[in-house]
Amino acid sequence: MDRPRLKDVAERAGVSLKTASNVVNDFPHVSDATRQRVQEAIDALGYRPNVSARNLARGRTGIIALAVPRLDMPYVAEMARYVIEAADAHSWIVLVEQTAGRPEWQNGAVLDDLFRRIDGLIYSPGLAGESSLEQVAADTPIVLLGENLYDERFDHVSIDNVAAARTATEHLVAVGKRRIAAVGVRRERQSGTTRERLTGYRQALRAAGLPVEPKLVRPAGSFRGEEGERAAEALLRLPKPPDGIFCFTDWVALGVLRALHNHGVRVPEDIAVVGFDDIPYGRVATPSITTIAPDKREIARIAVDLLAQRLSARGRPSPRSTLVDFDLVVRESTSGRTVDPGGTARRPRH
Amino acid sequence: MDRPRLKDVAERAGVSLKTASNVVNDFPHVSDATRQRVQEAIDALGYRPNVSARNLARGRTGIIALAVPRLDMPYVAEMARYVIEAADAHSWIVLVEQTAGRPEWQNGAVLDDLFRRIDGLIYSPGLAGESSLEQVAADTPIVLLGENLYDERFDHVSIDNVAAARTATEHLVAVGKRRIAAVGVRRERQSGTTRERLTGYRQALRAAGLPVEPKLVRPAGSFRGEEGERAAEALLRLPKPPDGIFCFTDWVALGVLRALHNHGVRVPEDIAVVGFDDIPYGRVATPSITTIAPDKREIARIAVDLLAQRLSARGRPSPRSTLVDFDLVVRESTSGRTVDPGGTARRPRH
DNA sequence: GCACAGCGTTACAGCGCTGTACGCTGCGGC
DNA sequence: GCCGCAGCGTACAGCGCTGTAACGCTGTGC
Repeated sequence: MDRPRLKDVAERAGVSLKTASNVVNDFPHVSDATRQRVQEAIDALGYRPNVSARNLARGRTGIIALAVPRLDMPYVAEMARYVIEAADAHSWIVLVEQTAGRPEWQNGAVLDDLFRRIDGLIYSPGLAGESSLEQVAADTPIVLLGENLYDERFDHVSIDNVAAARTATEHLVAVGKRRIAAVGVRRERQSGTTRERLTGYRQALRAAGLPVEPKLVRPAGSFRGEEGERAAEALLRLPKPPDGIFCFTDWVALGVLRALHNHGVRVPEDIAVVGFDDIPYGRVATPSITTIAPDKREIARIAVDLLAQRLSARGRPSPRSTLVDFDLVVRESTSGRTVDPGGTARRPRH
Repeated sequence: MDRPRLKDVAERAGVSLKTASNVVNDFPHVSDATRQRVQEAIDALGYRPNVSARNLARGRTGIIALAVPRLDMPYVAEMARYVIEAADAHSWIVLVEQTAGRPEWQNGAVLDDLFRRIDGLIYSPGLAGESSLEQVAADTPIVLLGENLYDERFDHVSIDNVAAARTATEHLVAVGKRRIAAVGVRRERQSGTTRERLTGYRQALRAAGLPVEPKLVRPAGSFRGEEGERAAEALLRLPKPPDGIFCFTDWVALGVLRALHNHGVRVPEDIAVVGFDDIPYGRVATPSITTIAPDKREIARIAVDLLAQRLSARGRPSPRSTLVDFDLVVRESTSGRTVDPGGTARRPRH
């Protein structure tokens, strides 16, 4: 037996095609009695809408793109996971675009191509350079994740990086550290996220009456482990090395831990380490990493909802920026003790 | 200006709709002259096919599903990355389905739903229990990744797990280890992959003239770090602990390293460790993990190609099983030295 | 009692493309 | 010189659904 079409449902229920369609889509102007009759026909036949046909008729594609640097970065994979789940609730399929090392993403034509195939874009610039989104965003909604390049021109979701960095640094102060380094600023470009985290770091130091020493602020622009390793080596060579390190990502923190281990430095006794992102590896690292854990599921949900709203909205609402919760998760790299991996110390926002 | 339709191309080139279509699809029965004229019209107008319309007309969905336990497992994320890239070459979009903790995946109705929306499925059972694929696979092609449940009923791509496990174990022998443990067999179910790796492990021991001691074979069924930790603890409590540990996944190896570290065991001097999968973290772990690195990109490519072949094939070809290359990547957990992360020691197959 | 409002429903015309069946042209063979 | 056969190209009918406009019917207000 062939798959039932809407026509079959309509015939069985004794109504027109369009009425059956209205029931399927939960549209108004259908009496309860009719609605129920159609619903019974749907159930009896096991009818499911044909997505291609619907998309064609509606002028939609049923696809949203998630543009990320690369899917095999743990933070990104986790975000992708949640975006997929959230998109599913809107019957959207997620086209994951990996932008790292693809200069064509700077190319208007390629972007234009992409935009013809999607209903919306969730763009997580990450380390990628700026691409020319405004050229193509004519009528396709875009939501930015994390960094807010394009100052306020698009919808935007992130955590409060300043507050999070402050929280992380305060925690190092709270466990008794006085010379606290920051690793992860970008050399080449003063990116938004990096600058914000640096600001939070400075705020916390000042609030604690500690000096801000430029020598304790090290770059690790690509956010890779190797860079963290190098930064930590440099810090250890200082006449007065730090006793705490705030890393702008967990990935960098892993590299820092490697270097500290290689030099026989005890963590957290000699130097305590805090990371950022709460990637899965931070939990099994040796020692496990205290970190800032953004509410990734919530970020994804809001991002997808913003797309949906913009798509159903008349006209062009002005861009909205949303801040999402984060947690400080205390683990061995600052406490020395094995802690419940989900353990939460603070929830400063929202 | 509206987006050009195929009709516009046809008119501009002075040919029929179908001829234009034939050019777009690179179909036969078009003279070179006509083809060129149409192509010029396409370029001039910047025409791109409307995917929804094409799919509707062709009876395809343009979507293949990749079913994995969870996307935020590093091995899985990497595979997803490559599957997406490979699918792109066939103009497919990848719908990532996360099966972990979703009992509805055992439910025929839900699967049936999924199968109506996709052209094919790449299924990586991972830790998930068996689901009832054969019920729904009526006409949708399926490729299995890794484990070959459903003995030979579907196309299948994996590495030679026996050979890989043998290689890993031989390496431990080669660096002078004599009491080699295996961590990662599944308790509950004798899964294919686990059994194969165990077989390879035993083969290597026998070939080296070493005894196979049941006490040195420890379960870590969920493949999680915590289980590796527990398994390592148990091994250390033995009257005669091992001097080498072969872990069935890198994730487990990370847990093992944690436990060894906590007990002051030197790696690799006291105990050398080999993992499996070559996840990104293995490279930054302390010490970095020697591992079996499957050619994931190739696995993905073949899987997608198998789907494509089956889709264009007449009738139902009998299932094919493909073995893909792997490498042994030697790192600190067996060599003690920092090694070029891409370093390759052996390539035993193909 | 009649007009009219408004709800529930219907008919119809596409959305943009592809597969099928067929028609046309020009060439070579008998 | 006619027929047959490739080789190209075309017309047409959908694929399955949704938006629009218009319809008929019931109930309300004066």
